[in-house]
Amino acid sequence: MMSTGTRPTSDRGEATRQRLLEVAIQVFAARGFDGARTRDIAEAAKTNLVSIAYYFGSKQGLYDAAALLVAARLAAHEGPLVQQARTSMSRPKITHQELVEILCTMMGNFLRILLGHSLPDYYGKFVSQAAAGPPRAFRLLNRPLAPLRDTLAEVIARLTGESPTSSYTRVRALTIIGTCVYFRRDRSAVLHALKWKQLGAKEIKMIEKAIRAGIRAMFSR
Amino acid sequence: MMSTGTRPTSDRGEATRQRLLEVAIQVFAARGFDGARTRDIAEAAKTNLVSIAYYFGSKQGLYDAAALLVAARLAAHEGPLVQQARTSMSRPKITHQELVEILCTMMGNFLRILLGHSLPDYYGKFVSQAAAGPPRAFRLLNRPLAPLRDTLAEVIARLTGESPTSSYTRVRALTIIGTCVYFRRDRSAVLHALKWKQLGAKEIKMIEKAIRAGIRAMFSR
DNA sequence: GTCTATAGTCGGATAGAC
DNA sequence: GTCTATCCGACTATAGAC
Repeated sequence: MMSTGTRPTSDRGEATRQRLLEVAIQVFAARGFDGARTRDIAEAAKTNLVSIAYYFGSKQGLYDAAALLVAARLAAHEGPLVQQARTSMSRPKITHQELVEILCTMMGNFLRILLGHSLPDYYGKFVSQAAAGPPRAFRLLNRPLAPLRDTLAEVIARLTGESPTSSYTRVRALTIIGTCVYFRRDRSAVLHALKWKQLGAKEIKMIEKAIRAGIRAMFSR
Repeated sequence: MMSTGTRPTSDRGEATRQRLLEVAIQVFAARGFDGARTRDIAEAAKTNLVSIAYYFGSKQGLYDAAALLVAARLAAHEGPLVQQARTSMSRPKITHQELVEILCTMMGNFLRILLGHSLPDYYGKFVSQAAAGPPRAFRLLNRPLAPLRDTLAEVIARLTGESPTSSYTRVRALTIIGTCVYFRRDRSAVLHALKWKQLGAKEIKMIEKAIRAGIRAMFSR
């Protein structure tokens, strides 16, 4: 009562908006843009069909808002990890071996974000769906990866003595990122190939071990 | 004329069927199952809407047939590459370093199949779309990868002395495959990150160089 | 701000002529 | 075997009551 502010949006309306967004992420993740039905989204969000048009203008508007939210949350998870690595590597008098360990730690953390339960399972699906579709949303969702890529390239550059902006340095960075991303994207193929039932803590540990071994082999001297 | 055989299908019918399949692969690749319109497929195949139902029963039937065809063609491309590696590694008195080179060659060839122009561009898209959707078609499309995975695991096992069926050996194999697959799947992200306009021969060479360097570092002693 | 009812569109499947 | 015409269900978006 007494909502005398300039903001017309009530708390209840905002709550509905949030519920729609959360459900939309899940439904778009599961079925893609075309496969998703606004009726299902509205129903699962315990609201009615029209509120989607009301709050987001259209189905496309809802999708864009959902993609923005996913990108923001991914960035929020990767930020600290990248920050930690940058802090570590800016220490004076750092040894070659310590740099290698910084790299291992950063990618280990990244892998655990990708495969663990710190983010709901459907975030990965959402990104995969976006990657399969038109480049539009994909660009948006890939932005959070840029700081990780850049930091990775900088560490590699310091390890190899090459420029952090050289193509080869950046390709090597992508090589490492690609391995991590693959285990998330093709999770079901991985499970099938290894006859695993799930990617639990034990399985993630083993994947991390393999990736760390690869990084150490490449850069230790 | 004089088609007295038991097969009722005329050559012209067979040609229509083939055109539908080829177009279907492209349209499903570009828009996914739900996004693809049977009207568009029929039109692009220069036939009419009903022929889809006539030849494949339904839209789903057409999709399944297309997925089978894609899987078969992928297998046809990977077969020789795997066969070559198996022949090489079965030579008596093979050195450690030679095994490493067999591994490098096999994955280099695999990468060129993935990124080069031996297969049309939309095959990769088709697989990505299948990977994003329900597991059904994806299983089918991943079958061609099994011989590559197994062979890779065998070579690694001989290099490390571990069992070719141990989980860790297979995870290491997936690590290498994952890197190659990533550059195909996230091609647009890769191009963007490297400010490349395309994946031409020069760019593929550089990616191959990075992957070979990784393999050599991991297994050379 | 929220809802019901409905308009308008589209796409897959089918009947039946040739 | 191939095609035209059409049906029917499903979906998004909008109009307008409360």
